[in-house]
Amino acid sequence: MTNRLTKEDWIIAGFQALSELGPGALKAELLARRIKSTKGSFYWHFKDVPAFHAAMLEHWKEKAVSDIIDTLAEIPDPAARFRRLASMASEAAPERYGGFAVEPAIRAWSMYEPRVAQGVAEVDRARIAYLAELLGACDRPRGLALMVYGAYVGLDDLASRGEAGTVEALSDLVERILA
Amino acid sequence: MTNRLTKEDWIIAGFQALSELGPGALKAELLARRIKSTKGSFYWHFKDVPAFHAAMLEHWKEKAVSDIIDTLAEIPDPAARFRRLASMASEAAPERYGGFAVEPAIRAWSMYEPRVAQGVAEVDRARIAYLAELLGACDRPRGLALMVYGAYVGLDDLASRGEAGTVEALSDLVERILA
DNA sequence: TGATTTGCATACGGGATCGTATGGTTGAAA
DNA sequence: TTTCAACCATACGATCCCGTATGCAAATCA
Repeated sequence: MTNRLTKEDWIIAGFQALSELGPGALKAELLARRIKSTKGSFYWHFKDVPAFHAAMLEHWKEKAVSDIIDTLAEIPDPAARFRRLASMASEAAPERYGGFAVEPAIRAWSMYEPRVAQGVAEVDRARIAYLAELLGACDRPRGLALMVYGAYVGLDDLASRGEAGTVEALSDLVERILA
Repeated sequence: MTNRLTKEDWIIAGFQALSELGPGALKAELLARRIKSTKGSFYWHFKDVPAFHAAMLEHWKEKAVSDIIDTLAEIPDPAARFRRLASMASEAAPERYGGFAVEPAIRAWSMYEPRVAQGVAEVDRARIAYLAELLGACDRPRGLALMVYGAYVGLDDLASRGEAGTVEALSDLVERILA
């Protein structure tokens, strides 16, 4: 058989399961069945379930902020950066992490495990700080960062529930601020 | 002993547990220990765990929309209604349902059970429709409803994580729209 | 090719929760 | 005060998941 799995395979499967079924699906045996493997593999790659969760969280934390900032770094005009940021929010997470529903799922997950909640809080703060910078560069009040980020979080949640028009609503907000 | 419980006592305990510990706490034995009762009582009042969940959901659905609309019905001026709505969002849920963290907790819960997700979607649609009406009455574009509601949802999530300034951010948005 | 490491399958014991069964309490109506 | 229904406690078997142990297979390299 050629189906050898890596640590990352498990993590990606974790995010997919998380997006599709919610945090309750982040269990060793359940995941093993999903990817047609067994606990043996799981417990070879990870010490235990909490360690697996920690690995997932770490994986997300590394991408959640830097991916955004890196992409925008190449755009010189602040207003253009701001607009691009709004559009990124909808494309957001790469397919392999479970599509655009990942973030709401992670937020839901954080209601369970304090460590996840802490990770989310860290990411939130970093993003809000970056947004404040960006607003400042656009000669807009930095204090709007929380409002914009709040709108992103909420609209992303609504989008993951199939609500239509969320993308437009966010860029509408951005345009109103830039106007 | 005088500790007889009603169906509603269980439901309220459910919401408190949900806010404090997340959806994982909505189990018969766990809840029973929490309120110093036993499964016997639980299974007398409810057929099974899903039935209990359904009862909680029904309970919330009844309050989630009508409570807001009823309160605002007494305010004649649309702009004043709009402002009041924004301030209600922070006071939001009555204490007995677990404080202002209930709604994020319910949204998190909905990642587990499709029936909850459907209930949340219904409430969302009703609220957005009401918001659109209200915006229309204020001579503002009804299409802003989604943006405002998205901001509410996201800022409420952030507030439940201890983020400061979320209340101001929401009323700031409202003022900008009314200006 | 043989030996060693890397990765996976399976079986087991322990713990938690489920839903049922059954019997005990309590309080109000008769 | 008796009776009956509402309400609760406890015990049980079933199920699911955990984490460990142990042996097998696949890859790597001497």
